[in-house]
Amino acid sequence: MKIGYPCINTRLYTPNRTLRLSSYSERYVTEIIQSNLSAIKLILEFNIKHNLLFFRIGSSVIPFGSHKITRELNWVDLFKDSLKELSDIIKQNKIRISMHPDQFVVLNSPDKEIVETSIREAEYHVRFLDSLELDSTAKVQLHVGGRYDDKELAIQRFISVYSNLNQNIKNRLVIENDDRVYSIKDCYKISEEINIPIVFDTLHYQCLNDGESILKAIDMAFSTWKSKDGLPMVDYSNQDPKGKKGKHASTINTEDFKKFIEETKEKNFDIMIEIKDKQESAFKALSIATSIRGF
DNA sequence: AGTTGTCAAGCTAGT
DNA sequence: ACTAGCTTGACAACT
Repeated sequence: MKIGYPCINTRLYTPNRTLRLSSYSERYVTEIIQSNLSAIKLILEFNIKHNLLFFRIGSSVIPFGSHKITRELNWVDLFKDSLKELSDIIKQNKIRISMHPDQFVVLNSPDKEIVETSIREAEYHVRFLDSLELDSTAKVQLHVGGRYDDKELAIQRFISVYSNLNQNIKNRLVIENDDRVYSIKDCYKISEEINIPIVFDTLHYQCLNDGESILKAIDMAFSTWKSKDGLPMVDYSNQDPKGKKGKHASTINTEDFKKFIEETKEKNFDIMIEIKDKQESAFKALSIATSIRGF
């Protein structure tokens, strides 16, 4: 089991610098990419020191990575030294890496153009992980998408679009249950058709489920991971007690996490701690998991 | 130096 | 009709 946190270390310099389209220049974007890659290196070194071996790289590591404005920018070649350096650190320390495209990626949209930009964005994420020469355990995680008044039809569109993707993209894509439309059971139904692994999200399960127990839901999700996909991934987060439904808490609820780890003691998986204070909550999670599971 | 409106992109539920 | 929330603020123009 590996434990990690997404995208940002609040103690270190941001790896998510970006720029506006209006201020785009090759020189500026090049400077920002170099800054982001260097920041990721520092975060990974920090994480290794603290035994946090799961990390999600933010989508803006290459700003406008799927936009036509970067089409002429051969960043894979331009930054091959920095990418190789990251690649070596990741492999030598057996770090698990994931990415999570943002809300604009909707493969099941009825709008063809939205589907096309979504596919391009998925391709960019896959290309980044490919540029690090990571195997198929490094994943790009997506939500199924919108409901559009007809969930069955929307699910069929997802299956159809996914089926036509190139194999190198399929090798990395995984779906995650969301908090409003697509439950674990819905994701499972999709996975039965196309064999896509399912990330289990604890908070989304709390917000939306089909009455099955958490262990039953976890079993369904975990059963979709093949050995080439690596250990199942879990997104762990807590509801913000003062916020609206679905809002992430500012720090981890250690009692709840302890309960979760005890419940799942027999299972092996990697956990992404999706909490606002990032590495701070991940430290607490690691300490609790270590004391219960003894690794 | 600090503040604030804005930023490529979508969708849902709540007000 | 409008907005908060989503994996995450950060940029850039202004005072």
